[in-house]
Amino acid sequence: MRWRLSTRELLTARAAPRGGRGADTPDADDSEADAPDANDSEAAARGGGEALVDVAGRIVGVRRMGRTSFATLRDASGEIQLFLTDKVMGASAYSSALEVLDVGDLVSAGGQPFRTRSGEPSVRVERLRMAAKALRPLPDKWGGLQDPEARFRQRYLDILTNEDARRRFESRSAIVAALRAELDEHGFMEVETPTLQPVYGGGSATPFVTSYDALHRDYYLRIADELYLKRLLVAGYERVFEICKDFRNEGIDRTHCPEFTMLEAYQAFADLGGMRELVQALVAAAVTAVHGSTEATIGGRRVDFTPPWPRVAYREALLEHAGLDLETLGDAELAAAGRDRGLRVDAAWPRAKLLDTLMQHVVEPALTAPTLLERYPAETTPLAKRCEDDPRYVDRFEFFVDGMELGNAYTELNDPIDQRARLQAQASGREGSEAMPVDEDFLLALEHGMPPAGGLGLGVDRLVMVLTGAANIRDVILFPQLRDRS
RNA sequence: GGGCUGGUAGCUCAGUUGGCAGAGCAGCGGACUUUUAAUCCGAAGGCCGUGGGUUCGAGACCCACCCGGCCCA
Repeated sequence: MRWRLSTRELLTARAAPRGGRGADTPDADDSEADAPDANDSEAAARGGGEALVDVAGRIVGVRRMGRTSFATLRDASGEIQLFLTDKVMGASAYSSALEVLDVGDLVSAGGQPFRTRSGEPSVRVERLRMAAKALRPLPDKWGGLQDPEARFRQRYLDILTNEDARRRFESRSAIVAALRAELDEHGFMEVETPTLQPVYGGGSATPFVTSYDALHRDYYLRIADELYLKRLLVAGYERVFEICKDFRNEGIDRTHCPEFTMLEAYQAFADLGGMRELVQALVAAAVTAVHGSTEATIGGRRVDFTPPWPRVAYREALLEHAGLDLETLGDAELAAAGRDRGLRVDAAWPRAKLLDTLMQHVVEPALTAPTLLERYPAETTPLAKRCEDDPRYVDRFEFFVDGMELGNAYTELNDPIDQRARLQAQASGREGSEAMPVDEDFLLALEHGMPPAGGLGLGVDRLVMVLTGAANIRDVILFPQLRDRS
């Protein structure tokens, strides 16, 4: 590695930096820099104003003209030009400042705001201080950082140089804030439940296992927080939610990441209808936070998130998109239909898995507009209440945008006896690796009485993908994990 | 796990039929008092992902492996 400065120069550069910017440091965007003379920009342009400004940020461009130079300074609010000249700074200060100044350096500068002949908002620098010397160069100023691997491994450079990446993570923050605000408005209380759990549950997934030394036993990183949030319904909190990381020790692909962010919300004495309203309100708030309206153009396509969204029953969807009626067809016929479509399915599979495979490959890709898929066959969903009008189905919906599942909601099962039976059936189920252990502590809580409730899970990463037009879930996760470079 | 595809200078990328390793930007030296991707002159900068193989000769061809990307499972 070739450093930018000799050791001696580096020591000089290091001698200068001190502290950060003052509390009254204006942002680098144009309006702020003009602020001292906001009412008289002509005076500012003439350099007649007395007020001095201090700015601080990263140098992203330098244009050396001899005894005068220009530098572009960027901070979180925008960019402003520094005008450096030996007339103002003094010949020796000017030349020594320019000697150590590089693109990438963090500096603070003070001087008079003005506009150049071409109208560029600038600061006529009187003092320039090195705040942090960049020993390595920034990626190419036009091309930015393109190598996808480097963009993941050095995300700070990606964000620093690629505008789309920077805006995407700002949008993510705005989305999460909007979700919180909307839940707050609906009277939900945010809680924190264990990340490390002695028994994992609330879903069907392979957990990460870790050792809890102080308790002398293995623990699991949560695959869901559902069973703890339900304990809080037993406790008497009627509207609770948590936004947290869940961990599933499974594959990585375009829409799956082992460490992902989930929003779960539970509302006592609500049913699926309540969840339907809630999820539409949440997504509408998120879309509005990013796009200013519930109708948005995402990736060149117009998507309307304005509630109410279309609702389609599971059976009807399968009929419409695959011509299959799950009420009349047996496992063998479903498997055959799957094979006809090139799917690798086996009639010996559990019916739920057959149905799920068909839905995933045939129906879900067609659900591009925001859609609520409802009335799931009971065998696919062991934790939901059955529909009152037809016990073959359960009160559940998933919702889809762009063919991608964004979330899931149930009318939650609150009968402790039924729940125990279903959990035990699941625990002794044929797919041992995916079956979850029975959480006796959770069942004990249920036996004390959990109010009937609606529950909602929303994949935050995927929502951000949809709203920011990201093709891959890693594009919305700041620091995705990669294999070691060997 | 399978198919396709990529890894060359700090960054973005060329590299022809197998024949001296290239450009732009960044960096370095110099000129330049209002630039906006400043301009101009000059000199540098390489484990061509790794390891084998073929060949007089490999960045290129063959094999294996490592790290990515896309698609499929």
